[in-house]
Amino acid sequence: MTDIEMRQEDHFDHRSPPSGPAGPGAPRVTLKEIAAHAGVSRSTVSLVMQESPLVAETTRTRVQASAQALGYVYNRGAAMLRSARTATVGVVVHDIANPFFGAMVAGIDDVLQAAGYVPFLANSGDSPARQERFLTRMREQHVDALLLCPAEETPPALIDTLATWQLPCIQLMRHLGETPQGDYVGADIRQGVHDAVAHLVSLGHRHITLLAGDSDHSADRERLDGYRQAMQAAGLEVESRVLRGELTRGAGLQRTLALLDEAAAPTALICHNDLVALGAILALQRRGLRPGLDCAVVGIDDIDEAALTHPALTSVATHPEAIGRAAAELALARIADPQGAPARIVLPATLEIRDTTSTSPRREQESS
Amino acid sequence: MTDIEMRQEDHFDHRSPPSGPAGPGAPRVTLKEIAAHAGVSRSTVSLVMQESPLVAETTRTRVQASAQALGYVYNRGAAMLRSARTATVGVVVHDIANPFFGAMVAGIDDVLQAAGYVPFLANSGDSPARQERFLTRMREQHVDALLLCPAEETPPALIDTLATWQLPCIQLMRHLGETPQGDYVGADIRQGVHDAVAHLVSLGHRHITLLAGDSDHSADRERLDGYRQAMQAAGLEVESRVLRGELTRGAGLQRTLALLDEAAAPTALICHNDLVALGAILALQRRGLRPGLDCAVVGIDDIDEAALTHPALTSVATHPEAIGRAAAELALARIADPQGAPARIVLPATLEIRDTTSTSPRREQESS
DNA sequence: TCCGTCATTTGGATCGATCCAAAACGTCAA
DNA sequence: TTGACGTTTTGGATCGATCCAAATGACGGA
Repeated sequence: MTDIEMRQEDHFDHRSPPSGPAGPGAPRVTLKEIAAHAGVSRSTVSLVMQESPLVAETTRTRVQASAQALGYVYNRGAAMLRSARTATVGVVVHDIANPFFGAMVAGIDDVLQAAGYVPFLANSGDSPARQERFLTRMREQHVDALLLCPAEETPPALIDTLATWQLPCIQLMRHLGETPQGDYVGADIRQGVHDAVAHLVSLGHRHITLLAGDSDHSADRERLDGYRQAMQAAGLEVESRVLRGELTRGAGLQRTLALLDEAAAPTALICHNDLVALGAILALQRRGLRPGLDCAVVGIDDIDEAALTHPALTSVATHPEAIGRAAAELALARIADPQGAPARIVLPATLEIRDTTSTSPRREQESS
Repeated sequence: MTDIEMRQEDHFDHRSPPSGPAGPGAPRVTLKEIAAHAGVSRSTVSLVMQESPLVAETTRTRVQASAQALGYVYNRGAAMLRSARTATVGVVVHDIANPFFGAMVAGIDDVLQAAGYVPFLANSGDSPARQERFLTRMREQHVDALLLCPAEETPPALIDTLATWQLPCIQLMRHLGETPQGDYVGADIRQGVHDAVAHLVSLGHRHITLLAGDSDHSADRERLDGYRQAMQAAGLEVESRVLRGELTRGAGLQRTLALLDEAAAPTALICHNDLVALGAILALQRRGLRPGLDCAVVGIDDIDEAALTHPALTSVATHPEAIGRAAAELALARIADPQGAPARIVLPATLEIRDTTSTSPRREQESS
């Protein structure tokens, strides 16, 4: 369905300048030159470049040969000026260094490349100002669609702004406003956290603390809802506890250290993401406690490292690559049909049980 | 020196459509409309957009007000068609999920943003084919310069190809060919590894294994050279040992496990990067060995996690952010003066000693 | 032979910002 | 008053690919 827009000269070779002229002041090769060389009109060459089915096979190969021979370089600027499409999709995430997003971007890349689109990646570093600059630039570049994992504190009106820009936007993992406005792809984290709590409760845990993010966006609320709901269902609401803070490994470490110093330390931790969970594990180890034995830890995302670390981390798997793929496919669909009804894709989040939730809590064991 | 190219409308607000028309079929606002609205010519408006010093202050503010009022969007395609510069720099790295590159990209972003340039980021995933696609696309986009951390197995002729493309290219961390051709920014890893070996030797280690990458690029050779040189200087050449393999945490884990099963296990490991080192630490822990006591471990890069992990990882600090900044600055200089002599910037790499090399090797202790 | 049909091909016209040479406007000294 | 000079402003011409309506060519049936 999606038309392939790869061009022949995408496959360049590494021989020195082609047969054509390519000196220091070489005039740029244009469609006109190719047309002359191949004995056709500019229009036909243009059609060949667009992989249009209108041109005859023999003409196509002849034109492609000429383009190759002259060392032609497609001029996106000129194309962009005339046509609405650019075969480019903007991707803005808030923390590219988090392996979760690395995997997600890989999934996005795969789908887009296969469809002849190219991702234009940017890292907002969770700064709304940076994010704005990138979005503006992407609009100037006429990207066909936007995949956005919004920075914290992004004003909810951003989605409306993008709508007036007529720029299709797919929100990933986080969404602005109470319910997702417009297209959204994410994981069912509420359910995942719910399952995690239920699992901990079934092991006998009662004091379960949630290490949440320090700002109030949708991804944070989902975790909180799942947590509260499950604690309530287990009749443990009064013992529930939420700690807010930064979402890095270092912050997770510090927060957990502080937590362990308190009188009523929890027997189990559910962490906003795996980075925080890995920080928590480090904190436990520094205090001479054994994760999974002295205190259970559950992460969220199930990044590769979760299964590798020692002890292996129980985590709610959010399947970043699948989310990236789904989002990219949705973007392509939205480009094809901008007026279609907004989609909200929520992939299941499954609890991967490993060593950090292997046994019942100590206190329970002692009392039994 | 470098002319600032930021435009006024970079700072948009989130109010609904500006006073101008912005319905579903809104005609795009162009310089012509702004000119009419402000009572000047297209040319003048163009000059304002370019922040040219030629226009009078009063005219400038009037034009900017009109642009704002009409909801103008700069059209990079049209600009690109006419002018040689695009205020865009391509950045291609081979593993964006590695925190080292996350930090490096942050440094690049800072410098470029400050100069009014925008990074166009791409992740080759160490695949030369992907890398080629991105480079081609960036040429089509007329990026002003390229910051390239080449994928493994990249044909060395690529640099010549880029030269014939007349595209300034700065190589980062890795370079193609024996000695860097063209501009290069990296860290003095040879010296860093040398220092690491010397440090281990001073602690009494004799069996020091290097966990290297599985392909033969410059960054790999530097490590090898530093290692060989230092081992030789210590008279330990016959005991030196190099193991090649993939450069991920998981691969580091597996390789170390295999290594520990062998008869003549080393007392110290030097790892190609921190990810491999962290994998090695996990392997030791799985075998019930204590990193730093039963076997020393040294990483390279000094990513944030190195200091946090338990036990804290000794690492050769390569200062990714500083490297990113230096490279971006060099790129700006190269854009300003394309004919300048190629620069080769090598920043010092310093050994950060932590817990994983805290004590003398066991065997030595036993024998003493 | 002529005409309709289908598959290809083709010349402008066009997109919107930039470049350039030249014009307009002051200002001031001769 | 004139002219020289410095500062601002301006009207085409232009970049190179795409769009569109119309032309061309080939073929088969009447």
